[in-house]
Amino acid sequence: MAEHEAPPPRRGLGGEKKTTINDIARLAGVSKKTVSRVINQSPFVKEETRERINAIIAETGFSPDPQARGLAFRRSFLIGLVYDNPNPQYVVNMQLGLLDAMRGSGYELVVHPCNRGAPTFLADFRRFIERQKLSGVVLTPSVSEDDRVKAVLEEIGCAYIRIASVPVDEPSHIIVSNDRVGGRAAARHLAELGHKIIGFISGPPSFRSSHERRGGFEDELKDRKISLTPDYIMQGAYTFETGLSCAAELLSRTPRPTAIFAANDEMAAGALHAIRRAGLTCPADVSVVGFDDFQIASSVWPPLTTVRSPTREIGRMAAEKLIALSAGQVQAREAAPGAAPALVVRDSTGPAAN
Amino acid sequence: MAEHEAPPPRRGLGGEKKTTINDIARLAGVSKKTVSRVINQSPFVKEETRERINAIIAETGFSPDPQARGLAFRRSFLIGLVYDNPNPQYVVNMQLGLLDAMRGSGYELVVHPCNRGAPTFLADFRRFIERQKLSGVVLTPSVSEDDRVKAVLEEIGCAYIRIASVPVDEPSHIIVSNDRVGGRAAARHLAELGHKIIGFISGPPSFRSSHERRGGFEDELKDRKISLTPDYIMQGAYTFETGLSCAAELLSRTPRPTAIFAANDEMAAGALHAIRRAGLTCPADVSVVGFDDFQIASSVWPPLTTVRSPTREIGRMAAEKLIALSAGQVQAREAAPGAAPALVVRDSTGPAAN
DNA sequence: AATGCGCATGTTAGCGCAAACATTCAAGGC
DNA sequence: GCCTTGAATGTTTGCGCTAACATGCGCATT
Repeated sequence: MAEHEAPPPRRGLGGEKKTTINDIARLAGVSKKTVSRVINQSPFVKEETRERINAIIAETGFSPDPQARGLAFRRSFLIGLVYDNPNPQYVVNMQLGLLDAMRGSGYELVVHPCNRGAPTFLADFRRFIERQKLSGVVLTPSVSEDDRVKAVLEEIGCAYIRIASVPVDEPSHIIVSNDRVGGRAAARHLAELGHKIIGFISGPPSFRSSHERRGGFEDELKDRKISLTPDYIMQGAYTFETGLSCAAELLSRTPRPTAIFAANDEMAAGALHAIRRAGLTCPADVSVVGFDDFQIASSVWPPLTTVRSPTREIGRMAAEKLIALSAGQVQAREAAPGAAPALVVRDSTGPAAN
Repeated sequence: MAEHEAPPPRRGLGGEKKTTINDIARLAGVSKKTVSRVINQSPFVKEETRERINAIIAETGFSPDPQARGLAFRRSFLIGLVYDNPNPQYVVNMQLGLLDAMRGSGYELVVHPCNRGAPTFLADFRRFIERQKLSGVVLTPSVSEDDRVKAVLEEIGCAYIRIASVPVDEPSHIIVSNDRVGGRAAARHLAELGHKIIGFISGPPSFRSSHERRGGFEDELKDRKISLTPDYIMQGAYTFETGLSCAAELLSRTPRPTAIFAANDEMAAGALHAIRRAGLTCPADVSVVGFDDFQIASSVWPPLTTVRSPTREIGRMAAEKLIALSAGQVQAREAAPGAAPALVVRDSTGPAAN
């Protein structure tokens, strides 16, 4: 007599038994191992056999059970996105990019926001990776910059890609977001409009991107012999409020800057408010450049000139690499250089008010 | 001699063999089935034995392999979020809410954006559910309003929760977002400020929420004997641009409305631009109320008075229900009424300019 | 002809868990 | 005493797939 355990044994999905490798094997008149070989692209299958089996697979719409496969392979076919970036648009774009590359690959995306400040963070992270036997993990800033996390992944032997601003690692484990190039683009734009006195609002120092955006900006200005003194550099925290207060501060400098570059759009939006509060007009009195080109950039007044970072594209590249990696392919290929930020000119910049 | 298949058989994670149920059983001096019983909360285990096993589990940090478990249970321990809502903040908040409830439950979240317009949409969706043997699915607007999707889930027998604006279904499968209540709140606020001539910008008719927000707004106005003629109702599409153009249109009406209620923040932001372009001031000349309280609401000038929809909270409730459902618990409980929208008063509303 | 070798396939034994079916052992009824 | 009952536990089988090993077969080598 059957035990009655709680929770009651639920038969998962539908009633009809689904098609398995055995069914395919029977239809093709081969053993299931040969079908398995076809599925896993083993070269040791006669061309003719392979075609016959593939035809039957296509016909029946069969697709192997990821769980059973995972159990046998000792790894899941899941890719994890681990992030602590609070910006929703960044997160969603990254997810979309990853999914772009994962579509049709048989992998699925599990999301895992985290809080690096939590005392149990590392332990939780490790548990997550080990339990789920993830095929791979994508890390975005700023978790991607945490070496403890990297160490855990290396130790466990889990494939990973870090999205980062700086190529500190072996090229195969990093995708660089080229923030520096973006910083340069912003500076070039302002310089070409004739601005000489420019204020800068940086992001928090805990973000590498913040340094890179600033570095690129400073490099370009230096190349053009435009000075950027410490007085004209404020440190924000990638938030609207800090953009507001830092910009207010900058506007009180003498001489007043004719342009402000904020290291992200949120802060740029804050700067727009500060300008309006100071009784000034953008871009007539002060030009503003942001960074990211998130939704907010085109929803403020005036619409922001900004630097678009190709987040989705970067996500796509990351997932492609990760899939290649976890399929055991060579890791040597250099990161494709396709993901360069681009300046988007809108209405918040104009000629220097001089 | 071992075959050398491509891709080369990668030993998934790390080298050390992980602890299994067998290890726990050995340590506890029982059979693995008893351990399994403890894990699955079978009542047929002596209290003392249970405690001993639980202690060992806690000590070793053991946690059962989800894949093996899934294979035996014929379902994965994955919950899917299927959405086609383009708003990043909505999506991320929903994800956070779901994860709030899933934390520590042993479930993971896989995300699945979709495009209902695509010809293969339904087939892809079905494949996704069947392949992954999802424990449950959460649907958000507007996929949640698609009856074909519901039909597929019913047929497969997959647990699901629909987030929707209207309780059209059995209560256990729906969580209502109470948009109607939010619409009323907006109307009440404007009425109390003395506004009599009010314009409304609705969302696209393809969204249920759009009708509900409008319905609540109209109901409240009617209760207060304030007229809302068709001239003062514009149809937007939840985008900044449509908010801009619809508001411009409304401002050209005679008499000019002293307040505008937009069915989401994006459009409200557009309305702010239209007001400025018309040479008017918000809120002195025209008050504006938005809906959602997304980031944009506090990043425009003036910061928007808006209705906050408790997206994260709704997500949490949805995941809780889904987990209960897939654990085979009773489905009868009514949706908890905790998720009501709340008015957030900022600077975009003031007394009627009369 | 006997041997070896390489390709193409089949057989068996798991992966880590839970279901179905024993089995044991104590308490209680007559 | 014998039997029933039911709680507590063990044994076996199988989820759907793959790894390791085995086999069969044709062809070149000695």
